[in-house]
Amino acid sequence: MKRPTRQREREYDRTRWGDESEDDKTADEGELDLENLDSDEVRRTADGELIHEETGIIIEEDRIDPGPEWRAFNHSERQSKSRVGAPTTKTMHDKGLTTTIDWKDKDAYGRSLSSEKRSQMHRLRKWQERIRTKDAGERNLQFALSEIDRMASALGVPRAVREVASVIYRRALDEDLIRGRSIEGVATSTLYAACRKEGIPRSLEEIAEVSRVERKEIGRTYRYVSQELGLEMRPVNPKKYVPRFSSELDLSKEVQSKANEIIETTAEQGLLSGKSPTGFAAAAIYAASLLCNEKKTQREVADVAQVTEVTIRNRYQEQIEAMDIHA
DNA sequence: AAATTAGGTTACGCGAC
DNA sequence: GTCGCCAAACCTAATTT
Repeated sequence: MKRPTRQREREYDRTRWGDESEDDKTADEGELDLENLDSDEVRRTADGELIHEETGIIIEEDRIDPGPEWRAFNHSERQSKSRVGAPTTKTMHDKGLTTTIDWKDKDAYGRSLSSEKRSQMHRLRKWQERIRTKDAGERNLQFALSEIDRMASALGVPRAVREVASVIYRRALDEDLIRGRSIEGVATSTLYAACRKEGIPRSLEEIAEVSRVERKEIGRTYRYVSQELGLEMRPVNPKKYVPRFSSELDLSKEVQSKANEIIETTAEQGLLSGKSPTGFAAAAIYAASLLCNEKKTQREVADVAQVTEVTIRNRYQEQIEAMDIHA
């Protein structure tokens, strides 16, 4: 009688926030597990290819190239090894390879152009634009990538995240996952995924704030995309939120490490499973701020973490209970 | 400010249709 | 395929301590 119900609970936990208990250590320290995820058979080469050791099959080769191919250690080496042209980037729909024509009516020396030359330039620009955005797919990409870029800078996440988001979006496009979904929705979801994958997670709430798509749809699309592309995502470790929230609250290092400590020990006791990572982190920070005599109110913490005071209270009660009153 | 309480919203999987 | 339903987490809002 009770059994099936229990099972459904667990299942629910796992899909919503993920189940912490089964992955334990790897999620904690591994953080950025791109490198860590080399298990026995699957290995990441220096080029960033994901290959299966025994068969030699390349599982994924479309990784980002964020810089020049060669490392140069002194000036002469730099001269000989640097490639012609800028490194390609995937945040531009044509990988940044086409010529761009400046909009200014000036020549290379800054002199303004004759009227005849000006109209010629006008025609050139027009064709340039037509060629650059040849077909609809390309235009989708261009729009999506510019959206990703816009949101990423609004969130203040590093460049690498945008690159990862771009790669994911391209894969989604290749696999025909966009059909029937809004470009913006998918673009936002890929950004969300990229943030998590790069270990600098933003909550769905935060992402939704800079997106034109509502939270609900972002979550739904994200789940779909990550499922289809097999982006295996671990649940976010609440510790990831501690530094950011803490600095927004002007809290000291002691509070932060105390909060981390609380998270660690309480998570071990299974208190995390099924709970919101942001709420969990917020509660730990609140508790730590009390213990270190740098008290913040629940309201303040709740605001930066974008959860309610009630949630903080609930988590906080459970946590101090589990810690056995540590003061 | 914090705690308590009550009631509403959400999303997931599942079985029925 | 989708309809209805469930349970748990979380939210809003009002009230009390």
